[in-house]
Amino acid sequence: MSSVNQPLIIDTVSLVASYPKVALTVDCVIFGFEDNKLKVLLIRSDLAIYKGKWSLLGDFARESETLEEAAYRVLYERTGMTDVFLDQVHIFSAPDRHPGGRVLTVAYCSLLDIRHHELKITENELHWHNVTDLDTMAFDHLEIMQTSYKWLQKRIQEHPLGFNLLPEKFSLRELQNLYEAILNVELDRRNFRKKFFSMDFLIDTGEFEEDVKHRPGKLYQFSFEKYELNKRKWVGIDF
Amino acid sequence: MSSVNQPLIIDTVSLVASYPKVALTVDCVIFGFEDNKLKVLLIRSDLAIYKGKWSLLGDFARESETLEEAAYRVLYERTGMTDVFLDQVHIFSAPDRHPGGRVLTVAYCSLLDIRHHELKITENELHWHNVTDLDTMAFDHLEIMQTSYKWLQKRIQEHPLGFNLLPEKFSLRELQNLYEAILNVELDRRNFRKKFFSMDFLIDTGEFEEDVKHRPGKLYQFSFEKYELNKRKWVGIDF
DNA sequence: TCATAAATATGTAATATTTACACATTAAAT
DNA sequence: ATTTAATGTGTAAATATTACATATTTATGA
Repeated sequence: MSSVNQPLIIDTVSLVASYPKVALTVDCVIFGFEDNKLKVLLIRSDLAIYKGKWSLLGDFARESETLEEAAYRVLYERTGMTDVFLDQVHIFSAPDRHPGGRVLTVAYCSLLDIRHHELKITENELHWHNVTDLDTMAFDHLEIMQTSYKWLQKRIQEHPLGFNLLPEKFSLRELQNLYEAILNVELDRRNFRKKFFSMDFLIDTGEFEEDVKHRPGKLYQFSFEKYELNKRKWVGIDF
Repeated sequence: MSSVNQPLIIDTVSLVASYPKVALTVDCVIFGFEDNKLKVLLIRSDLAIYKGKWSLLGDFARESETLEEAAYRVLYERTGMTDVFLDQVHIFSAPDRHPGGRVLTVAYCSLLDIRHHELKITENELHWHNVTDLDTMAFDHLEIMQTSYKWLQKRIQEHPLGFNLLPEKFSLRELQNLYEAILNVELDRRNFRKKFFSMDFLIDTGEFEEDVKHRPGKLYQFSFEKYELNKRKWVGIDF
């Protein structure tokens, strides 16, 4: 085993200057839930080549911010929201994905409560679309959206994300509707309740639904503290 | 609801030219398995500032390749391997993560069979390290490695990745050692077997281990075809 | 006011899965 | 041939999941 070592690099600034550089954006896949449907927040593309097509909310990443900060910034600029759920999903790097040249984009997934957070701005027809109705979008945004949707489907089975889509206080029926809509399945009401109660992170608020056509259901809150105490830790090999 | 639309952008090339650009690298977290330990392939950093520290295998992304292609390229250049497992894990974007200026990096996780693939090159002391022995590395590579390790721990419980770390034909004891080492747990031999047989994607080769100190175990192969037929499809909410 | 409708709320038996545990079998080493 | 140290398999108990039925509550409208 021989090893020919080269001299160590001292001038790291020159080294980095020698790297090719690329344009980088973040795109936010902002999900909401309304009328028992999973929604995604979109605007009309402002590129002539994609005239009329829908686009995710994005922007290029600035010099001094992390990508997460950039994603939060986009979210804030478009919705006025801070303190919302945000998670990195994937980076998309096909060389031809942007008509203006090479632009990579990092997809961030965000979940928010449509009811609680009204859109401050309505530029470019910013509004909510049914996730399942979309079949064409600007750039590779359909692929990004679908990748994010699959990510969400998997993720809500394993982590308590879904609550970000609901008001602070919600009924179990609302929670079940959420799961059924996102996973595209029908679930047994009784077993669904049993499952969530057994996970033991729901707090009974003592309050009830209002303005509902029939018997109001109890309202619950998600307790992150109880979740942290009780969350499953064990190994479960299964695929 | 008012909407003031701006004129559509026609010159996309100028648009992209106006974006700030960043240096972007890929870093490969290449895992192997030997002596019942999870290993990661590292080299000595070639930066003076990180003299003596261990570094992941990385390179900047070239103009015309996708990041995945860049990661495969790094892998090939360092190990001579093609046709190996590779998955994107995360992008790291802290502004100060590189001493030479802003450099983002995308982590790719790769799994390969150490025995079957000898390292072609041994520059910069390229070799395998115990994952659990590392407590300091160049750049933010320790964080990247640990994020990738956690990713792997979760992933091998849900997907048949682990086989990439083993020879084509392996005994169930080897497979169990792999899971125990990666997940850092002890598993019951009988239940482990039952579980893997019930998933029904292992093919009995009829062959047996050789050069083993005691009674040789049967050798099995992983069948991707059988896996695709039998893999779980159902919904399982649990967190 | 009372009957009806439509939802909430809860319990239980059957089934499937996971866990804990013990003994027989095989081949290498001496 | 005997010992040793593995492999290989079975089974009962506990747990979790599934399928399914009935009682309760409130809004509504006759």
